[in-house]
Amino acid sequence: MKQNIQSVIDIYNSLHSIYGPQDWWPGETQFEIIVGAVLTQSTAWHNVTLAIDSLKKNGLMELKPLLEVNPEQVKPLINPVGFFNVKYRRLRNLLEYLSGHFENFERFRHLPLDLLRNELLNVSGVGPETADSILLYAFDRPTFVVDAYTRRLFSRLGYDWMEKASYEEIQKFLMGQLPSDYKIYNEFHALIVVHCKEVCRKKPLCWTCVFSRENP
DNA sequence: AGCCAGGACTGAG
DNA sequence: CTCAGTCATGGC
Repeated sequence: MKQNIQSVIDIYNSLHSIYGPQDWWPGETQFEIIVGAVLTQSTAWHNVTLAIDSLKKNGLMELKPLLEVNPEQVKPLINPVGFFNVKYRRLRNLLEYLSGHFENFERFRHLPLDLLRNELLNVSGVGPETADSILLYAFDRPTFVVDAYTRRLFSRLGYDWMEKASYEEIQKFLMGQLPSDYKIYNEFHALIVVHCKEVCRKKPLCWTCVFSRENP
């Protein structure tokens, strides 16, 4: 069963034909996407929606208000995401960085991707996945988001090496297999998440998954 | 009752 | 560089 590993593009096409366009990220504004990207670190998305709704209800889903209000008033609102102390600090670090550049986010559309990515990575609490999520989903920049689901799915489909590979290795490989198009990166990551959440949840896996059925 | 979620940082070896 | 420990809540 490992002799016919599907190409990355075939996997994308399969997912797309099964689930259709996902229209990600699930957030209404650019700012909400950025906040969600931090809050969802190692956290079920459902819990993130609870926190996001609370922030909205309190009028804090905006840069300046969220930065200015007392931390002890914000933490209870994001409590459901877990790690709320660290996450508040991480979010604050990021917002303080953005407050210098957010006014004209033309910057995020035109400056070299690597430059922006490195700047985001310099923010304490923003790692590769969070940085790529922000660049891809908030600013339409073509960078591939690698997450636990990505590792799991591709490993199960025959790309065993991804189980242990570094973030950058996986990203470089996948981007090399795809056209440099933010729309494809956007859809692909969304499809991987949707597929893994709905179908491939169980370990060790994927015998109920559409791929195994189609390729015995 | 555990176990795990769309990670990242830290300190130790 | 690799890696366990840490952060913490909600749902199954």
